[in-house]
Amino acid sequence: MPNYNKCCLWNQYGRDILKVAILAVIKNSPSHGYSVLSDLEELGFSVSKYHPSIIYRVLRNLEHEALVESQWQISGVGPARRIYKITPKGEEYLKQWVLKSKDYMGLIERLTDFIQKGG
Amino acid sequence: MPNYNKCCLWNQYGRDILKVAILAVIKNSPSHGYSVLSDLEELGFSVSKYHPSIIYRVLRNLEHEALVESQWQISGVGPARRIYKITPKGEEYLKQWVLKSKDYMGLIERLTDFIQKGG
DNA sequence: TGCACATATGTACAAAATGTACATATATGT
DNA sequence: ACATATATGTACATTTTGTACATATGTGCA
Repeated sequence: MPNYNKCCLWNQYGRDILKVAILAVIKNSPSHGYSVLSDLEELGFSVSKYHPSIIYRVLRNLEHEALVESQWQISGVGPARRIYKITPKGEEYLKQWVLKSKDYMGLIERLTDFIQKGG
Repeated sequence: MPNYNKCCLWNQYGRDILKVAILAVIKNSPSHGYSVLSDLEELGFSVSKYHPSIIYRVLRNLEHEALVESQWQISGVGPARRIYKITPKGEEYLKQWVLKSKDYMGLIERLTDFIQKGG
């Protein structure tokens, strides 16, 4: 029996685009969760139809992975906000993702071609 | 409180490429699980490093969704094979996916642009 | 002053998807 | 008889995702 890889067949194939989009928005300018929502919408992600709590879970995951870091902003109008900014590790993650996305798009194109014209 | 969508924020964004690739391979010619593996490899998916049982789970899911249907092939060399072929519903699913993938690639391009040039 | 509403951030638990190890059976070559 | 390639699964643990609910502040207005 060959020694198989133990995990993550799916993770190779672009399941992380939402995570990346959030990280990109935070890179562009440090933001809090609620404002990330509208920035995503502008980027073309239909997130405003969903409950905002989804975003906070992604943000906590990103922080857990040390791709972003946060601090409370007490001052200002409205309730306190948690402001996220990207870390060097986060910047590197984005850079690598851009490279991988080129391969990924190639794969999608080959697949759509195969579907339409066959092998 | 606005009435939020209740699910599937992630499902909008290309998590299903492996499923689609398997379906495409079966559309191209009715196949059994083990041969789907090598066809996927040819298409550019590195699946041979993984345990084949993963594929059988996807195949059962596809059949559960009525995108494919199967029957045992007793004759021939080696152990019995379960041969899958695509259903009309499966064909329609592929057609819709090809359309969606165009939008999806546009989104990826806009995102990579945004990462590299900012907003 | 008290009530609705927009802003802002979460927790808790259920359900589904995925990871991982293991189980089974047939044909061929040595 | 035994190893190897072919072929198809099951069982259970872990992780991710779905879904409902909880909490707090400031603004406008009746």
